[in-house]
Amino acid sequence: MQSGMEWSAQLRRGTLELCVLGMIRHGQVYGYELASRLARWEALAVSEGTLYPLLRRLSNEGLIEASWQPSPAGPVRKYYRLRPEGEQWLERMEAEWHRLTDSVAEVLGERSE
Amino acid sequence: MQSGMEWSAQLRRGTLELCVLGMIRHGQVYGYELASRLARWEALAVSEGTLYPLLRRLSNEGLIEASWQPSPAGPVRKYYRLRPEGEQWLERMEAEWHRLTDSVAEVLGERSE
DNA sequence: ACCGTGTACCTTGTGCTACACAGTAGCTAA
DNA sequence: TTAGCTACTGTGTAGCACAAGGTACACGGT
Repeated sequence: MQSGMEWSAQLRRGTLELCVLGMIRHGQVYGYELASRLARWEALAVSEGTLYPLLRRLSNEGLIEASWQPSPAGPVRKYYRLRPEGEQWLERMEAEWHRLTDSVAEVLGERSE
Repeated sequence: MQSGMEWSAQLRRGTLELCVLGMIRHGQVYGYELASRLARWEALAVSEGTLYPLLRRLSNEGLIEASWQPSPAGPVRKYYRLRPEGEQWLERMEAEWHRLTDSVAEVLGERSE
């Protein structure tokens, strides 16, 4: 067993939650679609076994809500929609995310004082 | 016990490693100093119980190396210095970090297509 | 019509690992 | 002694990877 999960997997922590909420914000989407959209960016690609438990957790926390809707071609789809609580939470997350990235940028581009 | 570690704690994952290496790059520093410097940014503040195990891990992986040096006033200090392997690793981490932040920016600022 | 295969779609369980938190301990100076 | 500086340790938490499992629809062959 190799020493260690990819470091990038650690980096992704928390980020996935932010991205999923950010994607759902623009309109309802279903799980498989989310996975496909995220896969466009190599750095954000996740397996379904990572995504679906997250969606369930967000549902349990009342940040999103799901509804079954027929598919034009294929099995029934579970569409997720952002709830007001989720919207507020998303705004706080975005603010926190920017605080973090700004701080890291300062550390990395640090002028030694 | 409250349900849930702060979300920001999840976000920090992996980030700390990047910041520590980034700080050590500019010259040798000791653990306590690192903790103090990181604490300047609220988003990056970590307890010593988080920092020291990380420093040990980075040492074991050969990315940094430590040496004891006396303090002008106080206990002996353990100074850390970046090794060549650490420098290469840091560059890869920075690239990965930028890939991630760029991707997240696209997702959040996404024009729904 | 029936059957098999592929694909879209959702679910579950186990293990790993970094971080939080709280505690321990020694050394120096006032 | 007190107080601050400095390093270390142990336990718990929680999300992500990985690897399966399972259902429903579409399509081709017969």
